[in-house]
Amino acid sequence: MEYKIENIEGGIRIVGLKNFNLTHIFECGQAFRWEKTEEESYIVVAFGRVVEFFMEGEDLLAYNTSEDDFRKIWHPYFDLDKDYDQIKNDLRKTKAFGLNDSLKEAMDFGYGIRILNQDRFETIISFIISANNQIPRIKKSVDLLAQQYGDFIENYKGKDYYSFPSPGQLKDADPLEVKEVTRVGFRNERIVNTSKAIYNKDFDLDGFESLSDEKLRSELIKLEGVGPKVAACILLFAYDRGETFPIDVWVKRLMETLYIGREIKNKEIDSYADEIFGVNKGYAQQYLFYYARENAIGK
DNA sequence: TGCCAGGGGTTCA
DNA sequence: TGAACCCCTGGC
Repeated sequence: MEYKIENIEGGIRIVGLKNFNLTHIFECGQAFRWEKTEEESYIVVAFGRVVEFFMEGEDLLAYNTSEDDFRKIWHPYFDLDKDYDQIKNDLRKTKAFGLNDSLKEAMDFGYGIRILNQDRFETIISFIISANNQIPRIKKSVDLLAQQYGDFIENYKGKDYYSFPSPGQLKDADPLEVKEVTRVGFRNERIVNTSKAIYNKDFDLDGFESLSDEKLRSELIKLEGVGPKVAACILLFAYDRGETFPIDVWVKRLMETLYIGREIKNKEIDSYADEIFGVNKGYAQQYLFYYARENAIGK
């Protein structure tokens, strides 16, 4: 995507972004290390950086960062190389679009969603924490994990920020301490054991990048605490696998309510999603998930 | 005030 | 296939 960057006091202004909205991006459930500071304004911690973003009309304002960092780190993070007009156009040609207006409404509602390219290890651990959990608590645990085991980044606006720990920083952590400090409960052993497996390259974070979706998925599932749903989220949010369709309770309900009309097993939902959304089903999932949650559809 | 359900699933029988 | 699982907030 073509855009221009202008310097402003304390930061930069990015002009010319399309299909981009901070609220849609951060409140569609894909990331956990952000805090909303005011309307259309978020402090985000990722890749060892702390940045404050604002929307001002169509422009994105970014503080505590530079043009260099934006192009190097935030450009890929926000998936700015991808053409979301194209994705939306392709989705408009799918079978789902002919069935009813749900996908159209969802795409209009969350028009500025982008699927982030997040740090792989952080995504794996964060989604292990997400199992049978609630978003505010997941965010809290991830923050505490960084505070306890990560590196200090900086103090920004009176608050200390820490990077997400590396596999090496977590592999020898005492599970009991992890539990007591970060409030992750029964997920503590999963976090430590998976960190060990990744540190040992039983799961090779970058080395497995070239694997097919299915092969990568089966390697992910071997990790303790990673089942079908968590694996799908990791594929979609950290490995840029847009054909992946994570099915959680919300997606199950919305698929049953909006498309199928009866209760159905997850495996059937997956093949049905394939049929009606095609190769962009991961994007369809994000639009629908955000739409369904914000409007309590199927609840 | 206190009790209880339930949550972006996974694991273990 | 089904129960159990830390923790904690919201509803009664």
